Amino acid sequence: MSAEERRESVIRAAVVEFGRAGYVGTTTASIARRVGVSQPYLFRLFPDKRAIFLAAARHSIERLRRQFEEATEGLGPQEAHDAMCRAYFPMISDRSDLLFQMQMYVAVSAREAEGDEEFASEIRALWAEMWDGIQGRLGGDPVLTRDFFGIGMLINVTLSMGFPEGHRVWDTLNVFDYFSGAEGDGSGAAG
Amino acid sequence: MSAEERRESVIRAAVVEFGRAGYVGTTTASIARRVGVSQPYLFRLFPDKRAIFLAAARHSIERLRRQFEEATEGLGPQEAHDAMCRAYFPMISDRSDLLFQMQMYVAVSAREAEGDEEFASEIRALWAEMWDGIQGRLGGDPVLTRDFFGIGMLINVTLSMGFPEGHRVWDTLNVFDYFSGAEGDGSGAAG
DNA sequence: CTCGAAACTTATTGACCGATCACTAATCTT
DNA sequence: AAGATTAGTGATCGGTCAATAAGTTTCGAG
Repeated sequence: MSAEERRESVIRAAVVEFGRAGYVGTTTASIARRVGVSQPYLFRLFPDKRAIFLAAARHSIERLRRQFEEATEGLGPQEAHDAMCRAYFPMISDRSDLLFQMQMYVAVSAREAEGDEEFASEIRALWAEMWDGIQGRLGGDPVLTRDFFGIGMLINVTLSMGFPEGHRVWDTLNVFDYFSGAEGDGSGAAG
Repeated sequence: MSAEERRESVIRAAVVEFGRAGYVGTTTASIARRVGVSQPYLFRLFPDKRAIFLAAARHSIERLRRQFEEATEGLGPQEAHDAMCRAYFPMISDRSDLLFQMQMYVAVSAREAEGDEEFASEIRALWAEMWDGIQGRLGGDPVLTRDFFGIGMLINVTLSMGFPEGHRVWDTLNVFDYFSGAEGDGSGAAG
């Protein structure tokens, strides 16, 4: 297998492992084990653990961005909002991507507190880019944007805390029941 | 200082330190340093690091719960929603509590992946209790509940990622401009 | 003052982890 | 086939960190 192919499989494994245990809590050995290579070999493919995490972050954000763009092709703001909420549910079933996002958010503040400003600003830049893309698809509407990201983040948190399917906390998140039903009365509490 | 008083100051320090660097990334030495005691002495006050984190979680969740309850005393659902959104802003200025919440969310999945089911279920129970309390204050309205928690979680994430005040991501979160502006002109809001 | 308990420290250890080094095996090139 | 480049491994090391053990200081009651 070529180094480039290996690098990609390392990134995929890293999303899973970092998503599970976080930046500090994940050992390079566990990533290597998942890839099926020896632990020292990771350092031939990447300069250090930090670079693996950053590559995983780039991969994960880009993947989300693409999924939301595909889900909203040619739709107006409100339809795009609904389509993106719907697009969230397939992501829940393979939780690793969303769990990684959570770990990414907290890793930013942690690394920044340790002086790694470059780490923080790169992830912020990538994420802000995704934010802009989504806000564009929502016609620049700030309420729709906040509403979508709010639902998304609440799903991420609920998932990360491991509330089982069917728990009452998930009830309000079953967006199929509420989010487009509010369109009729136009009161806008849900967006 | 009595052991009980020390224990409380350890908890306060733990919220700050764990909020900064997460469960694994925080050293007991850093907590001890912030308290002003030696690192081994923490283990006279608590059985292990895990117990310190759990105590901090109990403290943090309880604190949030109380703040939201005080902010909504005697208010109807919609007013309570607005009041709680407003109550979020003082919490932003001393970020440690909200950062700790984020770290708590991801710690649950991490510890659970390592077999610590008790850790996970205790934090879930505490948080679900807070959820119930808030949903009660919102008259049981699932849309208001989801909307409030969505805004809250989005604020937590934005804060954790360190987006500076005034960044365009914060614009949609300036709830004073939007959340009750659905009534009409919305020009009278003060940022 | 004194004595015991409670508060607190210094020294240390065993386990773990990121990273390096030196090496081997396979594949490509001419 | 010889040489060179590429993929990959085993051994190990320096540093870090949670936790333990054993000791010292502070303080309040009699």
